[in-house]
Amino acid sequence: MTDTKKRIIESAIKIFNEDLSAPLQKVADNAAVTRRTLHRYFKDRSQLVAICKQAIETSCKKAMIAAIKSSDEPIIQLERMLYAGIDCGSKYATFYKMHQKADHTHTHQNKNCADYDYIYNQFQHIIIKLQKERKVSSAMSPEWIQVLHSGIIDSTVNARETTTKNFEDIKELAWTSYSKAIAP
Amino acid sequence: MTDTKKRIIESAIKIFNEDLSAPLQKVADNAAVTRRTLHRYFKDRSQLVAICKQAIETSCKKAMIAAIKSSDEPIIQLERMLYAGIDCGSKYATFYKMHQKADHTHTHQNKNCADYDYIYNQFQHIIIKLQKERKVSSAMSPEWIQVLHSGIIDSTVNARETTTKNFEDIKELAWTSYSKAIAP
DNA sequence: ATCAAATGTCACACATTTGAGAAATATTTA
DNA sequence: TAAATATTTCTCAAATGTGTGACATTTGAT
Repeated sequence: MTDTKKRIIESAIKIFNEDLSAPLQKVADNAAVTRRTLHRYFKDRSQLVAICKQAIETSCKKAMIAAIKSSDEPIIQLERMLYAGIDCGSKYATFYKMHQKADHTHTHQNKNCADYDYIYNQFQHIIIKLQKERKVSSAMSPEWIQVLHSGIIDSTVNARETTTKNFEDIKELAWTSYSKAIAP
Repeated sequence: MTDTKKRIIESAIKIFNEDLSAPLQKVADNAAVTRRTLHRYFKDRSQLVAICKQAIETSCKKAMIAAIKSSDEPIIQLERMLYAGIDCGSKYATFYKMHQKADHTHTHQNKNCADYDYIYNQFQHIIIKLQKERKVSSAMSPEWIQVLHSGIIDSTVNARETTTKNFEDIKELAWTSYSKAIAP
């Protein structure tokens, strides 16, 4: 994939994240190309949107699965899943919403949905294991912990843009807060 | 203010929140009026957007200030500020972002910014008091706790739309998680 | 220096969105 | 019921956004 194409996709993800109906001119500007160039790479708007979604799916999925597979220790897996989400940045929020939204018809036939389901089955599994080990509060349902997980990721990503702090420190704070929040 | 006007503003807030460049037809549909009617109440798109922002400012501000004034006990104030944010729903996220975003020129001359500053000075004050009383961890800066605060509100609002649980229970879970996260 | 590929410029047709006038219809209020 | 007010319907012109062809310019490799 050419550099320009990648840049356009990254710009489109950024712009569409904030404003799905934004004119393509905005995407082109952000990628520092002409609208004409954008149209050389992408047949039309809907194709660009579809490719963005796919790019988000792929990169988030990859990061999350790597986090899960990086350890056998559930608490480490959970911590790394948090960091992986944070590293995905605003993509993670979109990824998560894409499958949660009411209008989205979530079906296991769809490869993307199947992968998403795999990741969140793993997540719930990890939480249940931790609850059995008394390392996570049993008063909180895995569903709620999942909501909290994505909420913490979201705020951490936002904090990156607003605060001046070292980003690694913020990630650590995020984990500290999160692990305390769900502790028994 | 007429009922129709209010309804249009509420619809616009909802639609623009997800998609700032959405056609006005969508807003009209959501408010169950014609586009023609919408245009009778609002000169043009930019005016509608401006009025939405003002409506968000006003309602969030009101709720947050009421929460602050509802008690002298810092921990109660904090809890009520969390609930107030949750009750504002998606408006709160917009309110918060409006003043945090990089492109926004935050100035104390602007009445909205001044009020926002007032609220967050109060918030920081509350946190500092709680830290002195050893009820909140001193390892976490008030800035981070603010980030976390808005993150928890965000996830709780999202949870309302996705989960089937009783909303009051979710609010309680939110407070439990939040207070544990920032505890010493 | 030359060539090919990538990108930009300009012009165009077409689609969608926007904002508003005029008259018909519905709703509220006296 | 009658008048006043609000809303809808239909219409249209202007503005904006979209996608593409033809050709000029830039860039980078050889």
